[in-house]
Amino acid sequence: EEDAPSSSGSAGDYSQGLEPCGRRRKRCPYSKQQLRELERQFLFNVYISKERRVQLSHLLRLTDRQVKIWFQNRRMKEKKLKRERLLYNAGYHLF
Amino acid sequence: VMILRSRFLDARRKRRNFSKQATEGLNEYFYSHLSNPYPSEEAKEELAKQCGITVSQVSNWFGNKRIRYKKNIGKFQEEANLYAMKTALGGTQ
DNA sequence: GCTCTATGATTTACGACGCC
DNA sequence: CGGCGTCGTAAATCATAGAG
Repeated sequence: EEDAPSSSGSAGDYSQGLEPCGRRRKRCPYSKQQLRELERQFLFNVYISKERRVQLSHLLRLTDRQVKIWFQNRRMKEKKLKRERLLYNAGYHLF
Repeated sequence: VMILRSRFLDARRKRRNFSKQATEGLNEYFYSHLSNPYPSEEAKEELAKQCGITVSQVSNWFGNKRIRYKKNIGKFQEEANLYAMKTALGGTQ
């Protein structure tokens, strides 16, 4: 995958963070690079501190808000995966 | 119960389109609540049971259906009429 | 078989509401 | 009040079953 290592114009950032007025941002898929780092940080801790969040947002050329929301969404995903695993294991030994 | 288990087994293996009966059940609910196609958690559980899919799958289906319906009502007109008629005749709910 | 499109699932981005 | 939490969702996008 050709992901801009970390230069400009990466996925989903309108020049370091200002939303185009009050409108809702169009969904913009994050690059593999961004996702790798976000996942790495999530593995370290599913809740990110304000400080690390600001740091990470600059590193990845995302806004502070995008990183915050990414962690919120990621936690919801984790919860869903956990539910599915339980459901899967539940029926497994009944047979 | 073992039916549920087997569903999760091959659900992980590969996505399948839903059965005709499942899709029918979902569409019946959708078109009979067209003015507010947002099933409650309880209704989702009921549909999931009735259709033999998970609650998440019911949510996904309604999410996809609402947006796709809204984006092209014309394309679904025939289907809408079909289910409207079906519900008018033999109430299966 | 081989295209494509329809379909189910996943990913961003919020609004509503809660807690502290 | 303000900021961050979850929950449910819209909308765009992804992956590929399967109809033609």
